[in-house]
Amino acid sequence: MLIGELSERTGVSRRALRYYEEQGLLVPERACNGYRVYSGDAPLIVAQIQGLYAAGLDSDAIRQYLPCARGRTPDLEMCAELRTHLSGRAAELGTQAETLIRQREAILAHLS
Amino acid sequence: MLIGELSERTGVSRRALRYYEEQGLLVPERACNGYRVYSGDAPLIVAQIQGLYAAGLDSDAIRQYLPCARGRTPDLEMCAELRTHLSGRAAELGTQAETLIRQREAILAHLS
DNA sequence: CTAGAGGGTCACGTTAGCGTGAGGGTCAAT
DNA sequence: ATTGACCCTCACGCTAACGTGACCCTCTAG
Repeated sequence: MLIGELSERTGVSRRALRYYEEQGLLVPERACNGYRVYSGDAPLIVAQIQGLYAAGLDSDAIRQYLPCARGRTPDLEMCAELRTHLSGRAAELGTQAETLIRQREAILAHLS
Repeated sequence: MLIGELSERTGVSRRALRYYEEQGLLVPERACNGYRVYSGDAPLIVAQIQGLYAAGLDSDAIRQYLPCARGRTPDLEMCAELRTHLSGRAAELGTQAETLIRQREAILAHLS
């Protein structure tokens, strides 16, 4: 499929899809006229990318993570390292949430 | 105290402290020579600001939140609104963490 | 053959939270 | 009076993930 169709099907802008290619996250084939041609599993990959961005990962982390998540490159060491990475990031988010909850409790105290 | 001392005591750069003033988060008095003069509770406020930045809030949210957190402006409506804001943000962080944990589980599945 | 829909590559604009000089007063001490 | 430690105000630089034209090509339909 071409970039317009992928954009419509995923809700991700054409600009963003080109950006993903720039970052090496989702690199499509090229037709003889230079048009980007995406394979059938592209929408799934785009969804994964969006989820990871939304979770606060940056392009570098996602680039390293994606091939492993797709079952490619069964490099056990890399996958283990990435699991550690994700666990650490999740822990960070947990402490951030705790900070906010504490502040909320502080306000509750002020209100009494 | 002057900006240098506050910077040392908090570990926050002078540039950042001037930025906080720009954003209306921590506005010091001025000596006759134009030097910024911070009050005794400034280090505590700086710590709060840092915590909220670290938790992912932006300057606007912190500006609205700080007076309430310090016990100033006992505006009950505003405080309630801010509690809602913080709860929402904490929930967002929770879902982000869940996303990462799911991805980690997906990798675990690949490894088997 | 001409119009329109869609595709391509630059390349600058945006937001946030500072970093990093440039150029220049202020203050205490020697 | 000169040094050195601080202070001030611009004001440009940086990173990230795109938005938004500008300008040109390609394909299909009437």
